[in-house]
Amino acid sequence: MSDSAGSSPLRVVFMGCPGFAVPVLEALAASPAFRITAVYCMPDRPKGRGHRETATPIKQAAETLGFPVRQPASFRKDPSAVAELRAEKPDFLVVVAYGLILPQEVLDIPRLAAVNLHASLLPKYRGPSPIHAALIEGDPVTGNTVMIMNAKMDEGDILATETTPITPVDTLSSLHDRLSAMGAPLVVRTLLGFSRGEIRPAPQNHALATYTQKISSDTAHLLWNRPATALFNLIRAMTPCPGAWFESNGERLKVGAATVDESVTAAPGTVIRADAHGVSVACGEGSSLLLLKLQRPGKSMMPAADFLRGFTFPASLA
RNA sequence: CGCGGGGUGGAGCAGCCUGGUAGCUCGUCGGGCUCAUAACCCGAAGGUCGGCGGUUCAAAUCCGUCCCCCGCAA
Repeated sequence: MSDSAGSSPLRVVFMGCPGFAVPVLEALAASPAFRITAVYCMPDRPKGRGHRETATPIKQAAETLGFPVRQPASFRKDPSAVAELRAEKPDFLVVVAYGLILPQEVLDIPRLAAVNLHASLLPKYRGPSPIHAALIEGDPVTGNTVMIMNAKMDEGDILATETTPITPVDTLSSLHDRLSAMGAPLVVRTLLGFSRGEIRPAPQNHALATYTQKISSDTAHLLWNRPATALFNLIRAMTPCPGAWFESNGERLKVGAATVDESVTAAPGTVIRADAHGVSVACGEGSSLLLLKLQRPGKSMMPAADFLRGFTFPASLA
């Protein structure tokens, strides 16, 4: 970093939206090698309970750091937004979970490269939910990839990768935060290395590509005929948001934590036992799952022991 | 003004509609039983029923208002 002193900082335009991108923005802002000239994020939308208009995490962070914020609804349909971006004369475009598709015309604007951080080991898990996917699949390891963007989704040449093991205690929350924290310095290092010509882009092996889909509450539905291990992974992937769930007496109950329990012979959905240790439910392939934290609609998530004080389980959830 | 649930001893709930002695399960403390126990029996402590205002002889309960928590949908 000291050898960049003297030369003028690289001009960076940052594009991102959710909390995952914030550490990257902050790391770039903290580095003297870069000068962020503008921050782009999605337009404010009515969100949450009461549909209040909410600034995105990146907008809040950018305003705190004192960067100008732009929120075009589209580049494809808005030539003035493209012109405005071009006027920044950026060396780098840094894109992290932006949410807008960038046409080639935009990707061609930066002098050096349009660079993207993606939270998977590409070409695995291209698309909108790479962190969820790694957990759902029960992968032992995942990571971050920094690539040069092209017009196709997550298919650009790779500049850098890093890995992190996925442990049984990891949830979406912990893995998200870890990958975000790791990714920030990775992006900084990679941009510096690339700007000095020390990094050569490597094409992805497209034959190995897999794709993820947007997570919905249907994705988070626990189906008892599936093996307990799969449900265990799904629960971790959906924690805390949107939360894995099943139905009982017409109520949607969320599961906040669970472990794989003993082998059983009962039909999937059978409630084996429900006590202070948890609620054991028979699953597919002779497995069972011990539910440790549960939540009723309108109530808060609580340990099974507390939950059971005000709730009686039916003999079967099937 | 998106729809909806909830705030009752330390925990989780019932009671509210049809105002009138603060209830249940658990925990805590004391005692008993037992080789022993997270088991069982007996007893006790602990609550301005989210805040404020109103109606009433009387409000956890009815009316108004505010604060906080949460589910759905976006």
